[in-house]
Amino acid sequence: MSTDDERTAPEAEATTGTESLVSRLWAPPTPSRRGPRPTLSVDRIVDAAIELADAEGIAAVSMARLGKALGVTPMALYRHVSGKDELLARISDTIAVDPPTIPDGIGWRAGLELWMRAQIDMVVQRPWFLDLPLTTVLPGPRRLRWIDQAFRLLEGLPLAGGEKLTLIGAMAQHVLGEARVQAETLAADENPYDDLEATLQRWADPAHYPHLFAAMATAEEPSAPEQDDVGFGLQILLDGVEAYIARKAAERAG
Amino acid sequence: MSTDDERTAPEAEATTGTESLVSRLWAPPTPSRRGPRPTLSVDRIVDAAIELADAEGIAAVSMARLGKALGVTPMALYRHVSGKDELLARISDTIAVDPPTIPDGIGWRAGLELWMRAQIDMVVQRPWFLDLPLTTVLPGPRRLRWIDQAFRLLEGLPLAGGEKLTLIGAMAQHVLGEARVQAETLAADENPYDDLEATLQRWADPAHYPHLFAAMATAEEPSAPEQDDVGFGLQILLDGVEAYIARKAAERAG
DNA sequence: CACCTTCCGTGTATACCGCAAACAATGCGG
DNA sequence: CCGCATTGTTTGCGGTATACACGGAAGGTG
Repeated sequence: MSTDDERTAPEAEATTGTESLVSRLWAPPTPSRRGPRPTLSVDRIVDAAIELADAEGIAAVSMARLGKALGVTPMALYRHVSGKDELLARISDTIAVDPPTIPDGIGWRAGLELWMRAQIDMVVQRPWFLDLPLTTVLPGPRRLRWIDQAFRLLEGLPLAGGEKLTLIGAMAQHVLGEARVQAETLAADENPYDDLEATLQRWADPAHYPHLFAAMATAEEPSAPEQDDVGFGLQILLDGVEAYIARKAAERAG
Repeated sequence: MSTDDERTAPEAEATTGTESLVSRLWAPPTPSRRGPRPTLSVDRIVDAAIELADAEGIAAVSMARLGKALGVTPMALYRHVSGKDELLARISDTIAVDPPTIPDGIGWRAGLELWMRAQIDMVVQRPWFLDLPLTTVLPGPRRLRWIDQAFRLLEGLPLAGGEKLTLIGAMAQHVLGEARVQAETLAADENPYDDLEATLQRWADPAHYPHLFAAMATAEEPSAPEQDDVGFGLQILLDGVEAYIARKAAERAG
């Protein structure tokens, strides 16, 4: 077990920016043997950063603020994290807590709905996640557990691996949008499309947006389904998946 | 001294940050009558910013760089734009060029597919759009024309106005994800999920991600559909819409 | 014409930000 | 015990957005 001691650290492979970031998320921490006892650790840093973001939003997470919160010089953080990008990537992977346990016999459709709802809840509890640059939301160890579970839910369906991955991506994307609407609705006074109508009435020329104004003129029937029901968008997407599966199954049979 | 000289500018209505941003996008420009001839204008600024972003990405668009590009002091820009947020919002609305003309009898499904594909093309031509903070992507005059057209395509369908808006939002969201995949594929060497497999083989413990590894082990059949086919995700979503419409129509009939 | 008001772009300054590099202190491995 | 790897610190650079005071430009009004 001592033949390749030093293999643990990632080699200098002239990696592209993004790829090296991903591999840094996966590389196991190398315990140091010499030198003073570290007062810091990657985990402590990331946890403090998340705490800070929870309290004041992601904009408050700067190296200076974070260092102060940890009672340490800003530059000390760079001993454990290659830069702010890695910090943000680690944050966004770390807040992807373990996926919920989804029972086995529940069926792919109900399972995926739970899967999506759980993710929406995650984002709603941490709205600042939506303010993270998307380039820092990368497949790390925690996030991949969600993807693994999604693959489990899709197991046995007549879909190619690539198709499944595409579907999972589409669902993850949808979750993002749904979570945004949800988060903005909860925060109130912030949803641009809620105030859209008022803004339009004030400024926009109906002649330029005839169909939009026509749709607005159609008063919402009281029997209309709940406007902010998360499930609506989910059902649309799941219906699409179901239709595709049915078509695929028919092809196989035919 | 007159009582309402200043009425042309939007009132100080204690608006929330976002709402005032939206209304600034819509407020008509007030032509100035006195003072030196302006060498700048909002349009000139925004156009120069877009040109800069096209050449070097959105990160290159700073007030300093932009001022230099326009042969002007950075602070001069603030005469025409309230801050960087408004600049970015104007940029993101301005690059939403006119939607394509979609023939009338084409049907909602084919129409929406064209609508989505056109948006994907827009983003692929301006990949830096994906790097804009999403809080600056607001419903401005140009972007609303797309929404107006989407409402036109949905006209006559048995859906409430709110449902249509939700659907349009879902499609716009999907377009974003699809465009991201497309843009990253074109840029190559940047798609984190392409290198994901290699990274996993190197670092990840198969026992932790059993279903993921199982799916990877299933060799892609050569007859599998094109992996990066934009249409795949679109069809899923449109199938979902179609299923919902069918269900709704059945409810009405029943 | 002269004056005044209004508006433009400039110059200067502040308060941040991420991060590169040289440094003293620390404590294990030889 | 010595050497050296590793820690957090110090200093400082170049970048960002933007607040504020200013002088000059030019139309409106006398």
